[in-house]
Amino acid sequence: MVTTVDFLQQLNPSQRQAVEHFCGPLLVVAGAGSGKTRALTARIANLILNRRVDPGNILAVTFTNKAAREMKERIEKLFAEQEALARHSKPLHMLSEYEQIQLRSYVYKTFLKELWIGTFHSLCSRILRFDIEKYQSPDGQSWTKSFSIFDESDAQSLVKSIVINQMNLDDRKFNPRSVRFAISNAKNQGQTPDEYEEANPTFKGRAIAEVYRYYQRGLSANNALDFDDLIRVPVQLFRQNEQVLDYWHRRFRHILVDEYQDTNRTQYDLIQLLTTNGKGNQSFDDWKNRSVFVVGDADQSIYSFRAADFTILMGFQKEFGDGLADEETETLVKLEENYRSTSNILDVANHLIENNTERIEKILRATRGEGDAIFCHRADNEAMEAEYVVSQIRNLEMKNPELNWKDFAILYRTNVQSRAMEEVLTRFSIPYKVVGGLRFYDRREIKDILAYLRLVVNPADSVSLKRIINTPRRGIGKTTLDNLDKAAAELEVPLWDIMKDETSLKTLAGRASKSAIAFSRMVSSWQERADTVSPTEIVQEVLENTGYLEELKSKGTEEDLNRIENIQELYSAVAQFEEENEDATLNTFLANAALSSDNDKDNDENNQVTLMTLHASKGLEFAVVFLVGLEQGLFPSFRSLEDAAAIEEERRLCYVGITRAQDRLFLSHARERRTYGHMREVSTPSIFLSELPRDYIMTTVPSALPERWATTTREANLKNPQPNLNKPGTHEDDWSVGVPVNHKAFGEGKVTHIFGAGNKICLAIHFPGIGKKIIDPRTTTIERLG
DNA sequence: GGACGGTGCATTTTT
DNA sequence: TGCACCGTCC
Repeated sequence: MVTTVDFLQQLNPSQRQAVEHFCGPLLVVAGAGSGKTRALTARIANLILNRRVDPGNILAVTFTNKAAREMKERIEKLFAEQEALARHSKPLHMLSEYEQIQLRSYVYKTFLKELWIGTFHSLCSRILRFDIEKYQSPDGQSWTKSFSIFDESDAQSLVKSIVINQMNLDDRKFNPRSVRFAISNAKNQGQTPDEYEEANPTFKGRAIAEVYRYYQRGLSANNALDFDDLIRVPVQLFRQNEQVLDYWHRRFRHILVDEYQDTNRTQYDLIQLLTTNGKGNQSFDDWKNRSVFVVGDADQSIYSFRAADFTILMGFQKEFGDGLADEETETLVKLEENYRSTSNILDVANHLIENNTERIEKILRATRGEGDAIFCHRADNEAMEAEYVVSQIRNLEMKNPELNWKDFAILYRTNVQSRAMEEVLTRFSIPYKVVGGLRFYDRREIKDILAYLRLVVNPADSVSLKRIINTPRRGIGKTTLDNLDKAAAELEVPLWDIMKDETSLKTLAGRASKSAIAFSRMVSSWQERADTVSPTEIVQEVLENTGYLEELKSKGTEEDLNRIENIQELYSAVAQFEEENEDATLNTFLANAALSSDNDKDNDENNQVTLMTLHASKGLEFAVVFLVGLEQGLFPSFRSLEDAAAIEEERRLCYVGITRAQDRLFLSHARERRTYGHMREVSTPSIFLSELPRDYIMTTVPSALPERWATTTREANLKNPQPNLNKPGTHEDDWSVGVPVNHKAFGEGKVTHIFGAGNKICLAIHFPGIGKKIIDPRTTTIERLG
């Protein structure tokens, strides 16, 4: 293949610097709309085309399937374009359809297929399909290749049964959801049950640690992993088995991570192990033909409640990089040119985010003109707010021929807020879609069918077995199930081990034994043939032989017909999966299903106004954005009001919302809002509104935009550590790298890096024996020793 | 085993 | 307010 550098010439200097960086570590701080996906894809192309890197040596990690898919598509297109020029001296679109298809298929086979591009979870599940049988947990648990992946509801029901049945705890005090949340958090921080208990030596902490122990045993007994373990198990395996780690370390010579601010501790460990082969960052210096390239934006870190930790991004320079100041460093590139929004919108966003203390100094530079003014409206209540929004949408749509319904987005903090908007949109017959809600694979009928398939692949999966043992009804009631379950528990074997034995069934199942045996034989026959027969065939048999479809058809309500449609869609998904993957098995299909959240199959009607939460909007852009419900207690959420760090995260969320807008931005809030039915509360406008530059914003009513809150008001709202601007040692000039310090709890350490500038700084301090901490000198007292 | 009503709960949620 | 879940009753 003759290479051209065409795709490099479309990049700006910073993008180009990032893309052409070859070996060693690089942190790319990529602001909103700065072309980071372009940089990532161009970098992969550059590695392969100009640096002769084997595609099989590249690992690109994303957080969503959508991002992975997008990256693949863009790389395929980029390669096809290069190839078209090289082979035919013509741009791709000038070629005949046949030539284009030929080229794309060549590109797919030669490059795309070899590249590992995917989410942390899908990549880890692939690694585990190779190596999980080499792993043994510290407690001696092990898994086989046919492991099930438990989704959140499987995990929660396991926790629930432990809380109630095994530990006899009050499930109101130990609500399964929050217990599962605590366990998940512990796992993502790399804590074992013992370590969790040590860190939480209360009654509750001890109890949760015990649930955690049972929970891990439960997962193993089901030959199942939850989402957290999917990443944690490879990390532990790499730590306990040098050969396995060495293999993957050699294989992935160039690692790219997207949305690096969203990585959690375990995900970081994984990247760190793969990069350094377990040698540790400090002693690892063999960057020959090897790189770790991470892209992220600390200002868009909005998933800390999911254990994401953006201080990992802030620490990259110290951990992997040269740690030098911005002017001298060779391991940091900032993409600050924004191609998305008008300068008015960017100025407002920049102003807002300046109020955060924990960040890497960065400013979005506009490449577009000033644009329209930003509006702020105060409505009497949520219904009036919705009317304001919808009337603006109608107006703009009517007066601007270039604007379609799909160019509008309404963004809110919480899902319930969609209701008021939907009512008015419906009243005016404006087409809209609400993003979020029930995932395809979370629907009851889909989960039922998948449970059958899971049981076929993984007979130890008792959670799936219990789900479908009597669905559809076959007379195996609670009493029978209890008997079988008790026997299984007594013998410490999976429930299916009892179920598959007809003698046992006859003894234990009593009146239900006849249908239990029929059920057992049916499932056994699928299990026996699963390796030889195609997945679609098994699915077809499940649908027919269980009578599942039959039952829905006979009931025939509208809901049932809908379920039948969904099941048909599932069947198509299996068929499509088979076509697209030559090595398609039931097992790989199930992994794929568990790890995909696609509910965006609404391609029939696309010209619609989009309604979604701010979280869901990350990564998207719209010509016109409405940011609604800007009220103190709603946005920022009342749960964040007393915690400075949480307020900063909400502010980042607001920043994300503002930077979604390309041309026009509308802000709104309501004086009164009905919450949970009756309570009507007079609300204060959001603190974020008070932080915006007034000159940029037109108000529709006099009281729409609040005055900048006095520091005292702000302090009253933030009871926790308060930035104290008059405290000594809060200015960047007070510090320099290498200065020894003393901290009350951590002892003596050395400053290794200074983030930020002026009196808005954070210090990275290394404490021997403890590690690195990022500390804000305004909220924490640190004594300078040198 | 299913229909019914009472009770309690209720951010955000990439996988 | 709206729903998910549970226990009760037939």
